[in-house]
Amino acid sequence: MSTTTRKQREIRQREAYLLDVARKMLMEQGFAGLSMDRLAEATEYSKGTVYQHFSTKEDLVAALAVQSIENRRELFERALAFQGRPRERVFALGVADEVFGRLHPQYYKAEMVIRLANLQDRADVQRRKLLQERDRECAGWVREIVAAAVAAGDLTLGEPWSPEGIAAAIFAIAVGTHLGQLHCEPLFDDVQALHPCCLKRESVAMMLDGFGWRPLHTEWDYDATRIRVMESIFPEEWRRIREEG
Amino acid sequence: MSTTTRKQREIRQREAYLLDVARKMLMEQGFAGLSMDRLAEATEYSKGTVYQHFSTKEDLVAALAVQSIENRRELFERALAFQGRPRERVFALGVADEVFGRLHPQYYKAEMVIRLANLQDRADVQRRKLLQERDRECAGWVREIVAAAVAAGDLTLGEPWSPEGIAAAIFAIAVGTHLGQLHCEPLFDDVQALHPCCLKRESVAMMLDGFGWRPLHTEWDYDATRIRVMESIFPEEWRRIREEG
DNA sequence: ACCTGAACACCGTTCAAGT
DNA sequence: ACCTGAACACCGTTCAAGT
Repeated sequence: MSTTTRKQREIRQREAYLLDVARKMLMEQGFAGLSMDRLAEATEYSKGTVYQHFSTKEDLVAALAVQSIENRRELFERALAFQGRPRERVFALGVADEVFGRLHPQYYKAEMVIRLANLQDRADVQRRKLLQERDRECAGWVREIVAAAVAAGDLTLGEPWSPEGIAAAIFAIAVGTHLGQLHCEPLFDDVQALHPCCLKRESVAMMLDGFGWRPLHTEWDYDATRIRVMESIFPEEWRRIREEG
Repeated sequence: MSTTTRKQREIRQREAYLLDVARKMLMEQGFAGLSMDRLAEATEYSKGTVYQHFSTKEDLVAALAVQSIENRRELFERALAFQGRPRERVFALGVADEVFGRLHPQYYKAEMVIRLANLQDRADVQRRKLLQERDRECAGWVREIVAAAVAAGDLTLGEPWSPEGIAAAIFAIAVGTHLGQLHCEPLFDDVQALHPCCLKRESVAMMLDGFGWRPLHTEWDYDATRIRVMESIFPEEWRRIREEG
């Protein structure tokens, strides 16, 4: 019994180690630069052992994406505890996303890689399901807050909008902004360009203003809300962000 | 002289043919399913000949992306001729993007694949430069219209926004929406979800309303503008879109 | 029960030989 | 001058043999 537990713990540690090294490879040399061969060599495990953890190269990348989304989901769940008007509460989820993006900028990449193309088809069914469930959970939270805003009278939906539609629009801005950040060559050589995190936050703010979601950004000090979210929900993470610049 | 021309024409035709087959492979089986081996076999050319056109597998995908962006650039350029107030003119560019998305839904995928990861590093310098130039050209057009709106008094920029920032935000929505469309599993199982093209158009409309860019969507019949753009700039494409559903 | 690494098939890339 | 396909190195994946 005790041995089983120790063994299981070892296996989990080994998997975490494999994923750490794999993520580094993916970051440095892209999907092509990540190879099961080199992963086995770099970690000093045999190929067979690597294949016991990940049935496929695509499954390995999916596992990286799962780590990423579970990490973000946890931050989202914590941000959900923030009390305030609905628009402050979506804003708090935005802050959680900002914390995630600043703390683990590399994690996004694995997610993007696996979401594209038909990579998913070759990943394990279980891991794919996990990925989808976590995704929908986060999306569901945003949708519920939108619905709460409608119920509270802070937001009136015009044609053709639904809470799902608004949630999807918010996610589109988040994903699109992060993808723009990955560009090797910037679209504009203007130095004035906003930091991606600000760009995302402000773009969403403008869109929600367009929906007429009260309180508008002109009626409320959302900078202060951001500080309150950081201090009350993410004090430790905030310290690390400020230290690392 | 005449032979050179014929030869060159043949080479260009061969390249177009190779790209057609390659795109089909990329669509059907993803990046992994596209192989230089199978491309040579399927087109009945030798590997050496394929490598005379594309120095690298990544370069081949980059060439697909170049086709895609040149295609869109041309539609954008035509939409630029639309006369109207600045906000109608960005709207016309949005219609061009819609036409592109509906007519060549597969083209987007090659673009996404090449833009991600470090694929670009292994593509030819020339093709990378081409890709970047076209990108910046389209982005520049949007930025100029934003600047024109500011000059005309239709739009007032608050902190921390610049014409570049607004253009970047618009592109983020476009890219993010298209990426959401590629998801195998939708975020919401609600059938009410908007068609991606509508979602993109309406999201941008809401954001521009948030900026207070006149005329607001409540002050102007943009559906009518859409019809006018379609009829005056893209009559042929519009017919095809309606025929294909 | 778990781990290993040789073995196989396939792919990206090159280049000497052929036309 | 252009095209070919054998040759090479590397990679994904499997599995018989070892502990």
